[in-house]
Amino acid sequence: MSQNEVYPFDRFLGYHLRRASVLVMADLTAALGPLGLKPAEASVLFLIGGHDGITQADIGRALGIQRANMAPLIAQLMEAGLVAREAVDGRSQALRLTDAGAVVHEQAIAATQAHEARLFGGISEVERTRLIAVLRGLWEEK
Amino acid sequence: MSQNEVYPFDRFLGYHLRRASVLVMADLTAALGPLGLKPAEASVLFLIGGHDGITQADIGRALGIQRANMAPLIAQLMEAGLVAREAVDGRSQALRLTDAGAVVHEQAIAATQAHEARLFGGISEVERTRLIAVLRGLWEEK
DNA sequence: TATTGTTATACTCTATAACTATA
DNA sequence: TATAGTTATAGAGTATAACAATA
Repeated sequence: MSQNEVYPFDRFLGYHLRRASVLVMADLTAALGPLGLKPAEASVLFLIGGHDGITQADIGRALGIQRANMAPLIAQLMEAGLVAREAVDGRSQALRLTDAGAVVHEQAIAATQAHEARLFGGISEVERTRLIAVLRGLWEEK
Repeated sequence: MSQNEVYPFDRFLGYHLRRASVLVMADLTAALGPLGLKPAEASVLFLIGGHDGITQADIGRALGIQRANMAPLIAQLMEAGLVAREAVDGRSQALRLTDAGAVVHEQAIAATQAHEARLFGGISEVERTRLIAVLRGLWEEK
């Protein structure tokens, strides 16, 4: 049976969204692997790189990651020497990239951009912008 | 920190794809729950409903589900009385919907269509068709 | 030799609950 | 009272390996 025209999935946008997401995540995982990063770790690194002094709780809210699952994520990045933290007050910890973390951050950005170009290069800039707007509208503010 | 304009994710299509997919799947899970179905089970039911006599291996290939993971999926649908099977030859089993399965199949189609209309109703038909084409192009033939 | 279906198993991701320390 | 961070744990989804039976 051909994968094309598989009734009734052709008209289910959610199905194609899911299949595409799984493929894209697998490709991103492979692209980040050589840097010793998983997609979730890279996304945290991106956020710290772009928002110096951000806290775990902030990151969790921004990325939709539970507080409980942020702890081992940050621990891994600190153990790898990519992230350091200092107390803001008695409970919050400001996160920042170490020098090594800044290097890996740049590498991860480059790897992700290359991954995006490879997978989405065939989509026009206009279409990509519109696509992002549609997808963002689905998950934001809900 | 606002969820909007979170550098550098705004330009990463894969990120929005992932977040949208997670939200859509959670909504679909909730929509199918009252029918006693999970999304994967419903997708299998859809395929059997649309392709009478299909085998487990065929379904796995069409939906990207490992053979090893098809076994408990089919077992669950048979235990629920929604699917029956008979031997095609010594190893293949033709799958078909039972009468009860046909009823639930229709309910699941309706629930999924309502879910799609609720989440994607704001997207024009033209845009939805284009979006599906783009997403299909990402995961098919790769 | 390749394929179908199955079992066992391990790994990852994510969700919940409970706890402390602090605001 | 609410929040930050942590720990433990459970559930779901998915991947690999191996096997018996059959084509």
